[in-house]
Amino acid sequence: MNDVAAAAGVALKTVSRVVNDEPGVNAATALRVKAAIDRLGYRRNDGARTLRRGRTASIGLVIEDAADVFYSSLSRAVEETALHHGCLLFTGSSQEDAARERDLVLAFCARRVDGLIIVPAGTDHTYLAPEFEAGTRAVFADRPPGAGCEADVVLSDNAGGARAGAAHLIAHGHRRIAFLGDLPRIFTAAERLRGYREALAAAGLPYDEALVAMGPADPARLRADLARLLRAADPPTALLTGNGRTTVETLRALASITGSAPGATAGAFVEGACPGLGGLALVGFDDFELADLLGVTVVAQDPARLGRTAADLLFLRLAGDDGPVTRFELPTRLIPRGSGERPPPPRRDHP
Amino acid sequence: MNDVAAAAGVALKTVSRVVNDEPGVNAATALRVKAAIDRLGYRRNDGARTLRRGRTASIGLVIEDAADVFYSSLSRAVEETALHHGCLLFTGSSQEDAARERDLVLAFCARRVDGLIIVPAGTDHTYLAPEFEAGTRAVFADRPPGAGCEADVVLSDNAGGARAGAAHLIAHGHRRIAFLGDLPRIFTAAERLRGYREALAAAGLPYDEALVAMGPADPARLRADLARLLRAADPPTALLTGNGRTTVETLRALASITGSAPGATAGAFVEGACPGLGGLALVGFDDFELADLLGVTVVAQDPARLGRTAADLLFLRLAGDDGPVTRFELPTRLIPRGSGERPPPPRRDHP
DNA sequence: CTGAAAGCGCTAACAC
DNA sequence: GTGTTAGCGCTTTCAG
Repeated sequence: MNDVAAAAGVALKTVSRVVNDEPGVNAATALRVKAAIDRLGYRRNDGARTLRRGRTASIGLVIEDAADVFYSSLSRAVEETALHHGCLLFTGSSQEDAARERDLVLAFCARRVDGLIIVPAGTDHTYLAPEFEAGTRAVFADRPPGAGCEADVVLSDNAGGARAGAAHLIAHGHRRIAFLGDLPRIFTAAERLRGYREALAAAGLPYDEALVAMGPADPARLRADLARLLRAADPPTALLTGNGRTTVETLRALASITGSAPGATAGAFVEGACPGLGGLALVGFDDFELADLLGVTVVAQDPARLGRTAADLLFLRLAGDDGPVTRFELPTRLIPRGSGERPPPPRRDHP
Repeated sequence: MNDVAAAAGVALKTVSRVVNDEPGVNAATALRVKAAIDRLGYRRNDGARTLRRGRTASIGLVIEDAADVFYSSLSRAVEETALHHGCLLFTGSSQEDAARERDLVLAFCARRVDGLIIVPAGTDHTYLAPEFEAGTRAVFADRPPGAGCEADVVLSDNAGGARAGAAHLIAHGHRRIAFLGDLPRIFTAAERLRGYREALAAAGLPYDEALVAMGPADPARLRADLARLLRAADPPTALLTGNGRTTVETLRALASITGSAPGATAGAFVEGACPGLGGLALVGFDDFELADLLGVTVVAQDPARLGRTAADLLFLRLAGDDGPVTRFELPTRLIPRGSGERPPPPRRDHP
């Protein structure tokens, strides 16, 4: 900026005025400055600018995994909103690791982001207290913050969605419904399990622990759990899967169990012999690509809306809104596509 | 920092030393400083730090769309590498808009990112000249920079992959192969079209423009193009789709054309009547979720490797590597799953 | 309309 | 081992 000023024969401050489109600069002077800027290839240093001004016009987003469609949709919506507010976006994936979440958040704070959107992996967010003290705002998305951390949060109606999914299967005659969910320490997984239990209770059905398998969406884990479920004395007639990854891996596992293994039936699609559910009904939590073609009934969340809502809320806070902490809960939507509307097979003991 | 210094009864510089784990501080003094830091909730301002030090320890990534699985995988890999190098990552989606790409890149440069990874939407990158002059490094990924911009680039072997895909169909007896690609102004689309043509030429087959439909992966557009192709006098017996989105939308379009429309056959999956290809063979460029279950043969790229390679290259440059500009071309992999190995129907004129 | 001076929070380069 | 001084590139404040 000094160089530009010298080249244009003006003072530093005049260059600053031109660069920032501030009023009160002689048109001719401005032109001379602009020429010098172009000639020297000058670009304002926003780092120095934000140091002086206090706000960095940037926000930080911590998600679980940028490569997962759910979070990438959420991320995209946040990005859009941020750009709309003239903000740049730092992104980081926590990989479901509390320490890494914390490191990322603190790194963003060290960069003095104006605000944070966090999909928490951990359950202790007391480390944020000094940041809040310093004026940084945070909105939690998809999962609430740990106890003792007062912050806005935007969730899906996880329990309600799972309840609707289970009730849907019950309405179609199922009495033995298995639930395949994520690790129970994850908020969304616990909530969905709760919804499942509530639906059973509402229908007067017993809760059978043998029908519940919680764990990561690991192919081997799911194959083992499914095999166990299906060879039980009183196997389930329907499945409720707790998230997108689990649904997809369950489809794979079922295809391999029911014989139409990916390898074996390389021509599944071709020969019209689509990998089957082996007589099971299925409702999946989360919509996924090609679920429509496969005819899989799902309880859909709206990750983009989750992101948009969280970002809108954050910018409201950054604009000075100091109302009480809020908790949004976005509705889910059951989309019947066939797999969730199949009746159970006739019961052998009631011919 | 001043406050901490005062609270600990030391000079500013000593606090700085403690904060940065610099050697040569009395253990007792350090402890006193640390106590003051905790008590006051002090956090170093990295903005000021980078202003002083010159490097910002951050890089910018511009992709096409963060919500697209291809780019989100690439993005995730870049993020991982960046974090590994102690760098934070700015992300932005260009939405295939050259002006927006430029705005994002320049915004990142104004923040003085150390380096850039760009999936270019535009074809003119002369606007980067001043940034290069200033020492910012850039690596292009997935597509090369516009003419006159000397920069490293990491690509997939697009032409080779398409050639392999088309050759695969030819080897299985197909003579009339349609190509459904993206807008030809997009580098990857043009390259894949070239590969398709080369495969035809190598097999002595004519290039028939009527069999080529280039455009966005818009459902309506694809349905219309497919309908036109299939009702022609001499219709194709096989399809080569030019990218993941197009493959998926083509499957949808075919399902709706061949009667097993998503709506009509909500139970497709359930009844074992998987949406068919209507007798067509299919090879898709890009692997996609559930392609294995559907039995769709694909030419797979490795987006994560693309991102990793680009990031590694960038950090090599940032570490001082001043070798000549390089151009990486990563191999693709043909994965046969059934849809690409179906023979054409017997020809009527050769009974 | 333009400019000079101070300082945002930090670190590099030297003192002591 | 510790402290002082200067300055990164910009904006704010106030003076012409």
